[in-house]
Amino acid sequence: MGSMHNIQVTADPQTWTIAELAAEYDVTLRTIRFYEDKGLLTPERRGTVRVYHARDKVRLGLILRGKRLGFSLDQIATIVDMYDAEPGEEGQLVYLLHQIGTRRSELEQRRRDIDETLEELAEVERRCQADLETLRSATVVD
Amino acid sequence: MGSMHNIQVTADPQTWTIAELAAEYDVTLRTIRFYEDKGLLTPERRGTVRVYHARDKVRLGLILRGKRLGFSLDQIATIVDMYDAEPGEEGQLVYLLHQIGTRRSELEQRRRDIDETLEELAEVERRCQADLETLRSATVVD
DNA sequence: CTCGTGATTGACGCTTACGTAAACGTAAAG
DNA sequence: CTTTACGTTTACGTAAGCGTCAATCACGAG
Repeated sequence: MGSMHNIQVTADPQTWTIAELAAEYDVTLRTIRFYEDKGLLTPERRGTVRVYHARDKVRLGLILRGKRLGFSLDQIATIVDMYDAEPGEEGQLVYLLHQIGTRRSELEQRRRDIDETLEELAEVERRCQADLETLRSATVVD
Repeated sequence: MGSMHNIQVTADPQTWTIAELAAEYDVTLRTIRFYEDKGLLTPERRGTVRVYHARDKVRLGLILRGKRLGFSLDQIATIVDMYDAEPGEEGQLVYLLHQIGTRRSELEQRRRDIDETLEELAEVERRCQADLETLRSATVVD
């Protein structure tokens, strides 16, 4: 009762409730459950309740980063699944390497796009500030 | 009849038909018209037919780049509109500068996300290739 | 026992970004 | 004139990614 805004905290420091994760990453419970529905998260169940481990927490972080990058959940699924792929057989590994190549090209294209856009924004900004200058000196002259 | 896959070409080299733009940027007519519906494109009309000028073509390029970056069409609209904003009054300019700042932070966040992801992909790739090595040397030993 | 708090599972709704016909106009070619 | 190629509008369909109830369960405190 002493502290305010209390979020129910789990006893075990290695696990999290759905609400804790939601608060930490600033998403809704609905969103987290939705990702589970899509197979992106697989929390433990204690009875009916979801219990999230470090692995799930990391994956949620990766998912959200993927979203910031504008990937679809399907794409994110393939990316995130690569992180904890079992060594497996040769075919698997080759496929995985191919996937990595594909994703890398996409990401590199995006970075080029970002750099171009940043440059053009800088250009617009320069013009904008120049306009402000002339506008203010004109006002002074008045 | 001599050449195949002919796309109807406009007489005026400074303008484009909707099909030409669609072919060049590899999008559908529907998409281009949709962007117009959303106010992102404003082609000339000759009678009922759309005629696209250099300005429209550039904007379409910007729109598609925005899409690759994962921006929504609404966000893209504000970005693209900045490029040909009239000098205008001081308030406008200040607002524009503020918008530019916002977009830049978003883009810089995205670039950080991309760099992190690329690094982690490289890590996965290394593990992956190491696994391939051991798997192949094991096969040789057999 | 009851209440409050947080959890659960449906299930329907909504927005974005188009896809996909359907029905029609038009201009040049055969 | 008819076909063909290109264009138009209108409108319904859809997939993704959640929002938003509603009904229910579990559990510790009072």
